[in-house]
Amino acid sequence: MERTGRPRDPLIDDAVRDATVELLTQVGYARLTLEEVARRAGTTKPAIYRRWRTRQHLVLDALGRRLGTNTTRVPDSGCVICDLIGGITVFVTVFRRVPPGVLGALLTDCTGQPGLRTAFMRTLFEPARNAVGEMVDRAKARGDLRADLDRDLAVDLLGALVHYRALFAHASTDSESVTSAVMTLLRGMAARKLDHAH
Amino acid sequence: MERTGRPRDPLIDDAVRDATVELLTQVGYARLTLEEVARRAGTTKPAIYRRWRTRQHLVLDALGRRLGTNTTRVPDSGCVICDLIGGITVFVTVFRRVPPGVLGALLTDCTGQPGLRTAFMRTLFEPARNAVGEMVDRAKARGDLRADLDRDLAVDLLGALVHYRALFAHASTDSESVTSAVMTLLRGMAARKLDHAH
Amino acid sequence: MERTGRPRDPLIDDAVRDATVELLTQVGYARLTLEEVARRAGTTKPAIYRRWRTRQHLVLDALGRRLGTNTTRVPDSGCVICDLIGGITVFVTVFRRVPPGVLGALLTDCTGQPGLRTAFMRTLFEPARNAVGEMVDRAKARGDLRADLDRDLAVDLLGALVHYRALFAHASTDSESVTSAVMTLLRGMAARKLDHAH
Amino acid sequence: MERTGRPRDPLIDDAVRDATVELLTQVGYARLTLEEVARRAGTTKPAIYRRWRTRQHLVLDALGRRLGTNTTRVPDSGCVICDLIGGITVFVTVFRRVPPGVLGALLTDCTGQPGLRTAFMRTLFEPARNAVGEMVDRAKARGDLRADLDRDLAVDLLGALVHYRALFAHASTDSESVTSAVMTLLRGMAARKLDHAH
DNA sequence: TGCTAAGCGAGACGGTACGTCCCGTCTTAAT
DNA sequence: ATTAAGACGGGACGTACCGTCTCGCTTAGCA
Repeated sequence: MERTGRPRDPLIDDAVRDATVELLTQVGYARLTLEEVARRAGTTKPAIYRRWRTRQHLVLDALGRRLGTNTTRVPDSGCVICDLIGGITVFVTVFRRVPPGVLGALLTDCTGQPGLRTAFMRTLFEPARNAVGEMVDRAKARGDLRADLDRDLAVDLLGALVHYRALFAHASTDSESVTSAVMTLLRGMAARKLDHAH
Repeated sequence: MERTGRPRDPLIDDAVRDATVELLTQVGYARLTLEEVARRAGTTKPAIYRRWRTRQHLVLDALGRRLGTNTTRVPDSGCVICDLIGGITVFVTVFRRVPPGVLGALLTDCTGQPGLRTAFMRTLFEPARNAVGEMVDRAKARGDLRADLDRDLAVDLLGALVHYRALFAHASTDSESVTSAVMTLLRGMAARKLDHAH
Repeated sequence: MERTGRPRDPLIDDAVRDATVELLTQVGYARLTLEEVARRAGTTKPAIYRRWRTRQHLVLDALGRRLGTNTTRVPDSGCVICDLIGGITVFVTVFRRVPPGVLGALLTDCTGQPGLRTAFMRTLFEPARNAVGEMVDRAKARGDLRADLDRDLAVDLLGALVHYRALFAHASTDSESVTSAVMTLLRGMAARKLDHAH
Repeated sequence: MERTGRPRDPLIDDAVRDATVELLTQVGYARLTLEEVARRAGTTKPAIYRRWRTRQHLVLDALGRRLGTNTTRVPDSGCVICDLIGGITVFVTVFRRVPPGVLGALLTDCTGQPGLRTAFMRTLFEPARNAVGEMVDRAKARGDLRADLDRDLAVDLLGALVHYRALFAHASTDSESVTSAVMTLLRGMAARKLDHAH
């Protein structure tokens, strides 16, 4: 389909995305105003609204570009412990690349807008999970992880821990802490075989 | 310290807190305006600002009252599986009692305000963790959980899962899912004994 | 100069001016609030501030419109006494058309704002004076008034009296009082020729 | 009648009056806040309200003290021109002693409060008029002014001119201007005898 | 001399209105 | 036809100040 009329200036797209990320890191999501984004990008608000329907769409797009579209993968080390640590690292990397606190606020702002929520999940949630899921599959195939282990649950246990600690910052996500968590997840928390007959 | 000047009208305190919770459930955190809170509470903005320094302080206080100050406890069932499920339930309850999305947004808004962040942790984060932590201690004392299990890590693994699923809503936090997670945490994910010599 | 951007809604201009005059007559200048003006005009404060820099500018403009931009004139009756009474009437009319007390308060509020003061003079002060000044010129040309009479002084003597009595309301500005003043001004107060050698 | 209870601190009365006059000269009547008066006087608002019912009462009292309660008099020079100039000077002095613009604003604020208005007149309006009135009486007795000259009108013509020029500042009230006005008032404005048969 | 109560000082309150930031949209001129 | 840009109408903000209420203290007059 052909487009008519004046073509959109592609430089504005980038300038706005850059200004958005810059502002996010400087003042955070809550104090991000399109007025200031437009100012820093050297353009105006209508030009932004023409490209992104809402502030949420803009931030999501800007962050998505920053995270990169190149498929994330967990390197296959052959060692399940190393693989799991690698999996956690994938999650940690997401938080390293996104200004602190933005994820939670953005997610909240997506409440009630299904399309936006889907986009959020596809951009900031699923890529890392898919990479870790594949890693789990490989480890199961190798016989390193239980055959009856639920793939999604495994991914959740790893991802949740990172998310939780990154969000509340009550505990570290560094290598040592992460290794400790991995060992516990592998060995289990139980002291002996247990039944649950209730 | 002396108390002087006209005393604050305690009815306003309650009316504002109630109006805040009501608005949070109706329009969410992002669209909560102090103007509307004041209107519904039958008072004015200055009266609110006199009591709570910021919107965040107000919301935190209102939610804290709603969660109750009565100490949360995990009932001691004697069965470690039941106890762990009970522990998870404590976390789930927090989310059930707080309007959806508020926790994340509020936490984000606390960024950069140490005092506020501390208050947030004390009100909405630590009570549930302490209750679960005590449960873990009991199970360890009974010999149901590994003696070398790190208490905070155990609490994290339970709490993180709930938080993660409640936030992203990609998986359930119902009884069945929770039991499955508990069993995996107890038994561990590994198919056999593993070494990590890297 | 180019005109760009969304044009101002002229209906708002009129609605605000009308609401201003209405409020002035009902509650006076001191209790005039832009909040109430906006409410009655069915608009908001920013829309008002966009049009008038301050409350003073608004009131001045609203009154100016009400007084009319049509040039005031003193009818040429051929009789100097009638002309002078007509001149005084012009001054009286200004006070009749402006809510009581507004002139003084507005003038006071213009203190220290040269631009505003100038606008005040141009709108509420000079038109009547010019009209009376022309009348004085005509009477002098006819030989009814002294050839050496200072035009501005003559205007002052008439205008001051009206202003003084309107403001303090200690004496009337009705036809009889005014005639009496005119006769005194024409004849002079002295009982006989006087010298001043001090 | 005897008073019981703790006596009022007389130092506060003076401190508040002084602070009021100070503020009036610095920021004018419109920006005079009791909050700031109290601050500068080293006291509090209730202490002020206990002494003066309203801001107007306070300002009026403070100005009244400043003008002095000593009866104003126009010196009897024997020369009617000098006397009239002296009369005008009495009016001018009032404005010299009162911060500019305060008179008009205060008068406006007295609208609708009969008691306050009366106090205003007694304090700031009548003393000067009485002094000039006496001067007119003397000049009439001497045969310097017309026997049929209305005393109040004569006072008005002098007072109005000063008030008018002081308020609008469009003309001077210095000695030369004043002499010119006095000569015109004495001689009259008419070029010849005039009849008014309309 | 000690007691009582009226009135005082001071501080904080409940509330009105302020002037401003920012939102999301509309209009014009240019491409 | 569609863009870039400027200004608009309007919602909500956080604050200055108003006039008042409450408290604890001071002081005069009575016991």
